[in-house]
Amino acid sequence: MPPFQAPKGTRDLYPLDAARRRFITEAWRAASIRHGFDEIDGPTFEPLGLYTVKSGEGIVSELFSFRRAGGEDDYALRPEFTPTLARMYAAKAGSLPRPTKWFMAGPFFRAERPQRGRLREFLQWNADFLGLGGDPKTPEEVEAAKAAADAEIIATCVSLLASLGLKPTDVRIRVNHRYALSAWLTTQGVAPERQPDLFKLLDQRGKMPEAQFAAGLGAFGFSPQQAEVFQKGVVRITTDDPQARDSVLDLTLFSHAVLPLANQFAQMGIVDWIDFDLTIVRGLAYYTGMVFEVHEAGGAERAIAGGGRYDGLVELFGGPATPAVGFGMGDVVLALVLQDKGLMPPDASLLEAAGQRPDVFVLSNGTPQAEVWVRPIVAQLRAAGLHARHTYKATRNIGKLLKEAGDAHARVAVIIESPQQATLKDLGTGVQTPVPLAEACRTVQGLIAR
RNA sequence: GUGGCCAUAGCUCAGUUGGUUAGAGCACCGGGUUGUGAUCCCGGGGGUCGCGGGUUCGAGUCCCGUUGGCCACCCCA
Repeated sequence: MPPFQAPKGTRDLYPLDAARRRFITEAWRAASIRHGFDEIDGPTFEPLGLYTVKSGEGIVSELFSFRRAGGEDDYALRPEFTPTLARMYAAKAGSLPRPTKWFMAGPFFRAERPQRGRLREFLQWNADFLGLGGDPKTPEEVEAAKAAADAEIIATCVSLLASLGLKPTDVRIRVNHRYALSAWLTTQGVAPERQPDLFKLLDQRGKMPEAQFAAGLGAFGFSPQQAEVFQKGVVRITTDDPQARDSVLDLTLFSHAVLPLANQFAQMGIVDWIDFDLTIVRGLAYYTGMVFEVHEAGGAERAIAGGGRYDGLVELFGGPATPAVGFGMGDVVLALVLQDKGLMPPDASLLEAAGQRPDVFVLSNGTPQAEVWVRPIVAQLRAAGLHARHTYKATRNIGKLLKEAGDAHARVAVIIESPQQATLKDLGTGVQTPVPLAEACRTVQGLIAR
């Protein structure tokens, strides 16, 4: 074993790995900005107490926490962004616009045992919509404004997925609504105090045999036949059929409660991506309304993203009561899904996406008079703002040097023939054109700009 | 945190019942031929076989431990 290696659950990123990651983070940023979110960030470590306030002391074993030698304060590497977000919002709430739309992308840390799709250090994209638009007054207006915000958050997520080449047949947004589910369950005879246990059962649906799941539901008064509705999970809701019914289980009340949301999805043109799913409950106690997860359509991999509405959280962190909705998406599962689907671009495009593709590769025909011009020409091109490279090899074999230029994915090669003359080669088309050396720099600029 | 599987070159792997200085392809580096990304030829660097201990005359090979990876559980903010 080498004396040092990357800590468990962390990654060394070599150039292509870094380009792959940048491909994802650039897509995150672009989707956020496209949808009108402003970028923020916070510290990568926080006082330990910031996390125990929301999640209890039990969370500590999942954190990387530490105390400075000789210090008295406990800190933790951030495992999530929401507490920082709530704190930042609370501190300036009075002067912030309503709604406030913020996003961030950065590293997070969790002291978990790593496995596929789950590491100890990862990148996460967060987008949050705090407050409501339209200054709603009546309860109906508030609900409508929340549905609009919920849908906007999901639309941002969909936009990102689509921008990476994913289609509704590849990934599904599975949406549920805590209040709607709860109210409906009450009408089905499940008392509110028993619902948390039912939620836990629903959450674990995929991890047990169907019979066991059905038996579990039996304890809450559902027949095996009715259990099938939960088994499938998916509820059909169409805007032109608000009275949609299921033959064995009357879901009218649930459907009615999520109709505003369904209408918003229709308006935003993302209904194709959405399934209403009774089994999406998410572990967190603080979700107060809509909750959603993004999954690979065939159930492969872990959840790609998850989020929901958390109307009480800003207040918990000392701010004014503020309705809020948001989500987080990690880079690890997303990258796996893109690879599974063959959507991770080939190296050349990756370099392009990362802004690292060389514009021009300079070489000479090997004669001493030409060779001395290589570095001055490279310097000129760089001074003109181009990404220019030359070889560090000893060989002056033109074939090998052109191979090197091609391997580097350069767009253009400049072959210096003499102190007066050069040949420009477009490495994409293979077309060569002679050009005076003095004009080479300007001509290359013209080619690149095109 | 619990349990299972795995570990030979940068990558993919071979390595006989335990038997000499541990191999191949690709990749990388250098040289050569053909003035053009190819092909071809020659050469090279790289491994204390993840690490540590044990059994043995002898361990890449068998045993134990450890580290890391993968998988399931827990959890998933």
